[in-house]
Amino acid sequence: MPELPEVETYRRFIDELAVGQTITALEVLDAHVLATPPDQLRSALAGRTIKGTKRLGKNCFLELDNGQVLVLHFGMTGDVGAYRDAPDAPRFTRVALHLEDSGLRLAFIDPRKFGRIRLADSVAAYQQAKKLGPDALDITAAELQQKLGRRKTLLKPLLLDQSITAGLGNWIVDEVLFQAKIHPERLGVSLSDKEFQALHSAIQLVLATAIKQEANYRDFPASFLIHAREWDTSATPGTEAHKFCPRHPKVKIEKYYVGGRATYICPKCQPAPDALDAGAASKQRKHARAGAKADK
DNA sequence: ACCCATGTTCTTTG
DNA sequence: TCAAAGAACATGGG
Repeated sequence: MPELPEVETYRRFIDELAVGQTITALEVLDAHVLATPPDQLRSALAGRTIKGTKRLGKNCFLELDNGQVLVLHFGMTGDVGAYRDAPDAPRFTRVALHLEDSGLRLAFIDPRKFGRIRLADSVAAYQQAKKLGPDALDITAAELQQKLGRRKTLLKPLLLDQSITAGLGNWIVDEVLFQAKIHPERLGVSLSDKEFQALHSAIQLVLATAIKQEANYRDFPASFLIHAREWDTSATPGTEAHKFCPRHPKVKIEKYYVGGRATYICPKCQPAPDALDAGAASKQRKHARAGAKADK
């Protein structure tokens, strides 16, 4: 579940495990997750010492003693782990770094193999190459407003766009919009100054909370929408209360799709966009329909 | 057996 | 050029 808080948790793990250690070998169990050719990666890593770690959005970086960085992106199902002997490798370990002093191996675990490992010349170079915006923990309310305030696009896809701000993923955006009491289908251009402030505060609140709990969702406050997501209720069957808004015990959380992504909202807390903004969108749909009829 | 899924990137369509 | 929708990726789990 690697969105920003998970990746920050992974980074801290790696920081404790690997900083100061020298890489003795790169073990490739499945080359699919390598975005840099295996041979090139091996020669670049062997004998290098890990000087520190960094994170930008959902990306984690291991800083090498020659200035280069090893970039880890965890896709949808990536994780990290540590083990000593080969038979103890966690299930779905795809790549492992052998560490000299501790004799441990740092595992890159990824069942679905959407994750990637690559070499880059610096964090900044990678950020530029991938067109990543400022980290979601660093972006200011003013920057957010400047980037979104003229966009006639649905708010949810905008917040998921890593080039606007990096680190927000599907559940976090839902949580942020719920906390900010803004509907995911509002257009960027329709938000008031006050709403941008609320949006920014909500991003800070959700990320800080998630990082504090090391991204263990079930430890999040009861005021969070996340408890309404199916993967929570499925773990505790029959808990119907989870399906209701934390602020309105009688209002059911609605699930539907926005920009192709599963989206959860409280219809009372997050009123649907009206004529002022996404009226434009519904008008467009009407025109399209009328046009289609006229064509026949 | 079928459907869903936390992310990214490309293609298609309007 | 922009915006939206869909597909593709690879695979496990409900």
